[in-house]
Amino acid sequence: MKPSLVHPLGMDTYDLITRNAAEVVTEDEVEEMAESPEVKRAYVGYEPSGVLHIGHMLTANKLIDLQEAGFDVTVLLADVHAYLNDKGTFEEIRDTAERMQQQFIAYGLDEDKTDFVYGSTYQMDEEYELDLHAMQVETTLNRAQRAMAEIQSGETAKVSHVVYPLMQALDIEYLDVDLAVGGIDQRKVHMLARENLPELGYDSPTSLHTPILADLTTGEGKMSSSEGVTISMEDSADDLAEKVNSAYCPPTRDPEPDDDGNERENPVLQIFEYHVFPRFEEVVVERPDQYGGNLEYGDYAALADDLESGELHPADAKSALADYLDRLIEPGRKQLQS
RNA sequence: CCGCCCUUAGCUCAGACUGGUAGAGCAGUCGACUGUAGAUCGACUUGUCCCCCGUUCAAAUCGGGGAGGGCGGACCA
Repeated sequence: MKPSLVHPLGMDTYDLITRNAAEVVTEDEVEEMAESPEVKRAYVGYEPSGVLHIGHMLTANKLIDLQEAGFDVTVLLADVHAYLNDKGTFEEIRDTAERMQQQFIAYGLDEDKTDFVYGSTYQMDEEYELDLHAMQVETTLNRAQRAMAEIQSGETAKVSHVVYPLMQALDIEYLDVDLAVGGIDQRKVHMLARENLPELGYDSPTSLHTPILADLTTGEGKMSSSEGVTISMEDSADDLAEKVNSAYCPPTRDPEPDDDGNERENPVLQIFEYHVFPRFEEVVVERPDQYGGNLEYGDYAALADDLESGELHPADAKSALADYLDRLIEPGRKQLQS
């Protein structure tokens, strides 16, 4: 059965590890890790970008959960991957990687408990290169291209684009990772790792996938930093209020598809679920007496139910969301400014 | 190495044959309506027409050269 260790939030280790995860591969493997988390290592790889946005923060929240559960945590600053994805010169990428590391610390990752590793410190080693070639022998072009989440549809793949996911798979072995963490968009990479690493004589890794936040203004697809509106560490309170207010927010958890049949989510609820409630014991929605006065929620489900029933108006939910996002970001924002 | 196609608004593209310094859809911005957003109306904004040279009173448009991208062929010792 599950371990009896109880964490501050009253969850056992397995529940803490898997909370808010979209998927875990496999549950059995994670249950086994939950037995002895203090000797396990988890990692997320990030392509360096100048500003930490709410999507990065979502996986960072999971790293914080894992640290609390007892895991060691590695953050890969994937400078070589960024280079392969045509994000600039090594020098430029190194600069943004440094900034990103600072932003992660400002956001709340414990500097002492987190190993920040630059990909270039080991990905050029002969042993790594030879394993990479072995991986290339094992993998079809088609498979590698499908695993490359970053490649935009319609764009023609470069050789670097198909090498990219193979290196992601190999990183899991070279960073001595037990649990590979990423957004659900990284699923194909992790499945490729599970299938191909054993061919090289390595263990098949366990993976955990977080949900991907929907686009803030449409509720469709995923929120992107390159296009559309995203929330970042560098937003002011006014920015947050403005962005949240313009968000798509029908009074339901399951919005209807749009006229073209595209699925839609409620991004305001998603942010409450994945960012606010994991970090706050209680959420107070301030509301003018005219509309019934303040509301208090101890968990996400209660808030979502009220939005669904009409008890909580989306406009009030939004102003509360902007307020709590500001509380989450403010300490880091100050630290970055100083 | 050879051949064909493409390059015009943030995006997808029309306009080119029949030269007169540019258009549509989507996106975006702003209003109206909703106590949010969306939807729906209404209005508005946007351009080195890939670059250079030439012809012309006048070139996105015609001619020449170049660059970038895509596809195919050939070579297969």
